[in-house]
Amino acid sequence: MDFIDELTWRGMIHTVMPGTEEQLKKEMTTAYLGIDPTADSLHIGHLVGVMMLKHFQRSGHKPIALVGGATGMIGDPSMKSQERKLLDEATLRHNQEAIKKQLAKFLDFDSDAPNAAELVNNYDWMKNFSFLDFIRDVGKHITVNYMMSKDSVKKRLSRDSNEGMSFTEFSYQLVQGYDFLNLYREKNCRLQLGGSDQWGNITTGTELIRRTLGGEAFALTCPLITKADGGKFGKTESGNVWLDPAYTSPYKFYQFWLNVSDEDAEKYIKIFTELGREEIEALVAEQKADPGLRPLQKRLAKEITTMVHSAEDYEKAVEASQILFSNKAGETLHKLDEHTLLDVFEGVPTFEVSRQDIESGIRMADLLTDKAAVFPSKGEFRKMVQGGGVSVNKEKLTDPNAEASTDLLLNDRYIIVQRGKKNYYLLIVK
RNA sequence: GGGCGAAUACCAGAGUGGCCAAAUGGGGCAGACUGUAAAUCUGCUGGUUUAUACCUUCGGUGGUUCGAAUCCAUCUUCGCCCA
Repeated sequence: MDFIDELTWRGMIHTVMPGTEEQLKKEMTTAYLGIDPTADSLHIGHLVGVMMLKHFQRSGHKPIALVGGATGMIGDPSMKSQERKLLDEATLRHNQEAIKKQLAKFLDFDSDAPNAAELVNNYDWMKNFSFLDFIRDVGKHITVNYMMSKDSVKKRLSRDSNEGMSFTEFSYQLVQGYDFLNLYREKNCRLQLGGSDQWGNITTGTELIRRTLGGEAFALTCPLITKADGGKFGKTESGNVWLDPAYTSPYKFYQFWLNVSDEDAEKYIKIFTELGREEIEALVAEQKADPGLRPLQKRLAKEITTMVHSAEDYEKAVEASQILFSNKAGETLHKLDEHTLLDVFEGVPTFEVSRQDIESGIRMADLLTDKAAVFPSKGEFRKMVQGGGVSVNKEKLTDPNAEASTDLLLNDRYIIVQRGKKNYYLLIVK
């Protein structure tokens, strides 16, 4: 399998530095991709890069995942992000381990193959690098003029930006560039992968390698993932979609992919699954024939959920979806036994409320704001009810002054509340 | 260190003494239509037991005034320019 060809038809290539293809054809090549260890889980925004590494390894080359313990503290100016919080070393190591575990689902770290994946952390070589040594040994080779010509920098220095840029951020590209230089030297790493926003930072690295060692290194970037409607990819109303089931339940994870728009589905299935070209083309044809069936979304959701979680989690998510979105959901709900019910609502936010409140006929408005924070305020609750957006046990709540009663209890101790079509909450009566 | 300017809701951004819970746009949420899609249309987007009402909000504090997002003082933060 040819790495570049593979990525090309999948639409995963933005820019390739000349000579990259020749290098890859010549020999087994090592490439790296940087990941910010800001949390102890990856989110799906990281997945594109991870898939690049995966394809890279599958085509016989050696991938390195670089955890940016050092760079993560600085903050990339191209991200327009807030000041980074400094991670202490314990947190950093914890995050690194967690990330490695997740990466292991995509990459082979442990085999004896010559192209087994590796995980490195730039904190390890940066932490004892003194400032003086750094500006002398690294900074000397790159001119400020060169650094200023980068888009990420220019944007921040332009008149209409009222942000300004700190020296710390400015030096980011040098630190990242040094990573590349270091990996080039220590591990013969010749290629850096990344999102297209990383192009400037990556080329600082190749430039640094050329100027200090006279070596040749390459760059390949993928397009940033977008949504057809221009929204940010990977965000839902409840924030990032994480790979860690403790942060994003497999059900939610599955639902995220299932809800991808038609336009995006074809793009995503190429990027986020390993399905071959014919298979994807067949699915696209199917989708065209009957868009309502959403074969692309279903398959996409299946592949990723299985890969990130497990086949079992996928089955459960499908089952739960069927129960929650079928027309007869109202009746079904009352018939479910406790075990199935809890299974279906696994990962849904739950609240405990007292039986006494229910028995005394507490007003739903109070129950769902004060006792269980489903709604932030009673006004919000009222508006939502008036707009027809609240359901209890799958039945629309029409009266904002409705009161709770024990009739609502499923299995004598559960109440299902819905805010909108897709947000479920489980109340457990104690 | 000197000069100038800015700070308004999730973001951008209007408002420069009462008609301001604060225009507009974006985003978000919800409803209708559909396919748990997109597009479109509608409503909501500080809080309070239904509200032509009340309370809390326009960087912080203090003041002027019957009345302040708006005027004054001071502090803080940020940006630009000069050194």
